[in-house]
Amino acid sequence: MKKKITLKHIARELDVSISTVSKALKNSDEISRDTREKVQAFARLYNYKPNNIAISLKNKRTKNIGVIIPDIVHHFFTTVFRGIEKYANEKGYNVIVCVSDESFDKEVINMEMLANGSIDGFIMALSAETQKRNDFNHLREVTEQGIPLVLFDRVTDEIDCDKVLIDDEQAARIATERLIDSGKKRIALFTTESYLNVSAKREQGYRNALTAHGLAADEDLILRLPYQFEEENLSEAFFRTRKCDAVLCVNEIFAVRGMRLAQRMGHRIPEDISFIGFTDGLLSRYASPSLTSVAQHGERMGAVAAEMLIEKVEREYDETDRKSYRTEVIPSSLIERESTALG
Amino acid sequence: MKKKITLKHIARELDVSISTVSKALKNSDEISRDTREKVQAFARLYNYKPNNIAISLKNKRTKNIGVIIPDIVHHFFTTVFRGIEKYANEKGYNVIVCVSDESFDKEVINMEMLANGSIDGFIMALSAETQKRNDFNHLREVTEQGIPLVLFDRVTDEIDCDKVLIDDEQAARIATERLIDSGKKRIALFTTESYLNVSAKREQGYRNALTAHGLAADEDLILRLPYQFEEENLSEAFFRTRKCDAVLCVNEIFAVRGMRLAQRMGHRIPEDISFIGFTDGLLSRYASPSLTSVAQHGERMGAVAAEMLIEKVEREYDETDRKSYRTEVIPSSLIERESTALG
DNA sequence: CAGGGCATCGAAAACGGTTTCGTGTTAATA
DNA sequence: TATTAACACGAAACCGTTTTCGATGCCCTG
Repeated sequence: MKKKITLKHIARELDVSISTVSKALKNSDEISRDTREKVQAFARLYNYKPNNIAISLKNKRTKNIGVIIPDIVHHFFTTVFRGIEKYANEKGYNVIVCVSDESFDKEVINMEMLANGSIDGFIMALSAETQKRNDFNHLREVTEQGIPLVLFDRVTDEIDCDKVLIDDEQAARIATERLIDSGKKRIALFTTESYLNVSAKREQGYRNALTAHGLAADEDLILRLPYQFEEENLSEAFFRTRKCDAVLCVNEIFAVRGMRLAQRMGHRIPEDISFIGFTDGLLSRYASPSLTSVAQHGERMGAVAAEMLIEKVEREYDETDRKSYRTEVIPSSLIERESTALG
Repeated sequence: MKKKITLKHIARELDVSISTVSKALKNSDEISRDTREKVQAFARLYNYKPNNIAISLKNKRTKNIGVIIPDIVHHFFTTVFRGIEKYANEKGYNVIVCVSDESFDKEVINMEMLANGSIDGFIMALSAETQKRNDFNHLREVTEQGIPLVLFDRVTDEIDCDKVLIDDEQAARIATERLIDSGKKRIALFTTESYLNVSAKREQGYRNALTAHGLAADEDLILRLPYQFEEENLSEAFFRTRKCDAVLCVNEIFAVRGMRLAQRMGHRIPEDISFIGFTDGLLSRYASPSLTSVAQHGERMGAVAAEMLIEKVEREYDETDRKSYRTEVIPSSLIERESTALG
């Protein structure tokens, strides 16, 4: 077992001081050509690599960024994560991921663990519980310590920091308008119980589109499903008791489930009922009929978040007074597929 | 901006030595009751938390584990990751994720970055390119340095280390037998180009099941698709030119695409053609018909991998001679759904 | 030949902890 | 009263770097 070699070993072996070795490896012109070459050759031979931890301690910079997300087995979050990881890696950063599991406590614990020197900054999406409780002291503590923070997707106005989000209102509005334009009049909405910020905004966009086109929102056409819903929650009763000719869903799963149910009841898609979902993932692509859905460009979102964070991390601290926080809005786009394919 | 407080600050403020503060905070009985309480009160007041980096440097233990996977927007890998993260977090470890993107070079670079002190051990699944090149020197270097390594799913025999995998051969065999038992005779296989270890094993299981039941494997019924395949690769020609009554697919996507195509051509599923896929994810659940598929229990796999790794990490190093590497096989199970639902 | 200047290197502090080993004080004991 | 043990604390080494600040030794110049 070849243990890692340190500056001290090299110094001892070559009978020079540690500082000489350090400088020689950095090609400092303070050190003679001979010594530099000797040291570098030795280092190469024994595959010397500086110890990251020691460097972190010295520089007070870890080159790690902490990512806290509510769930990892989740298409949108992993897509964002990919964007983060790619950009961060290019810039020489590593990414530490913690999963809050939609739990406030886990979110807090994870933040505290990482905030004690393990990372240079945070990128996160708030857990459902955190949003419900409206308690953001853990975020405040972190920012007050001067640790940069970027929130994405699930954000809050309570905290001053960089943010990057989807314009959910607009996306839902455009999707709804697309349905209206294709002649649909009774448009239903399948959404979640509404403590989730994003759901609320999507509902708003839906309502705005309706009123803008002189259609009244029919509360009976708005179905609020639990986050992890079971088949029973969405029963045939809905389609039987309420006549609708289109459905906007705040996620993919609601949409494919809805489509399946509607098809079983003999409705044709999109002729009788059109469907549009959110989060353009595998399901949208491979459902039959394939699902028109709002693509949120998560990878872009992640890259932007990482860029904002690293910019803050690397900005010299003397500019600490000029706290200008940005909020970037990533445009979403509607991917049209068979579930709305009308003439 | 309240900067983090250190032992030195406390010591100076309370006019004691740094060592006294350190001991007092650990409740050492070397320190008087009075001093301990005074120090602890002060520390609590100013919310003192020890610096992780400093502790890591001292202990030569980071409490971080490195995970390297080929892709993150991938149901199976994220499921495994969730298992790793959960177990690791329980044990007080954080997880640093790097994505190799199926690239050998990225895999090597990431390993080297992390191996210089950032982590206590690795959990990884090999990139496709690494498997194709059959070059594992980066793994060897790491293990020779005494850094524990656990491989999962995409493993190699070339490296001595802990491994955890699916019995792909058995899973494919059982799935194929399930098809045979239900009366199917001409069973096709949709697989990837076969440098991927897992695909090869699944193919083997498929062949074994056939021969065990006196059926000859018809090479014409084996379709090898590129890893990221486009619609054109799987054309109607397949179903037109080759008669089959069942298809085993090495992943979900091949299966839902196949099902869709077959349905369009008027075949009924499962009556005319049954389908079974691998990787029981969202697609299997929500496809129509829903897809019977081999569940690989990724979360279990991740938990086991993390357990094996942490056990090695925390084992005292004097037992370094007793190198007993284990290979755990996670049983997979067949989740039966509509795509094989015969009487 | 004294002095300055340069080239080359080393000692030491610093980052923030932990831990070993003293050391000084006090009180109990011989 | 001298010895000693317990108690309470501090100094210093150490983990592996980086970096500042000398400190040599040599050559060249006046």
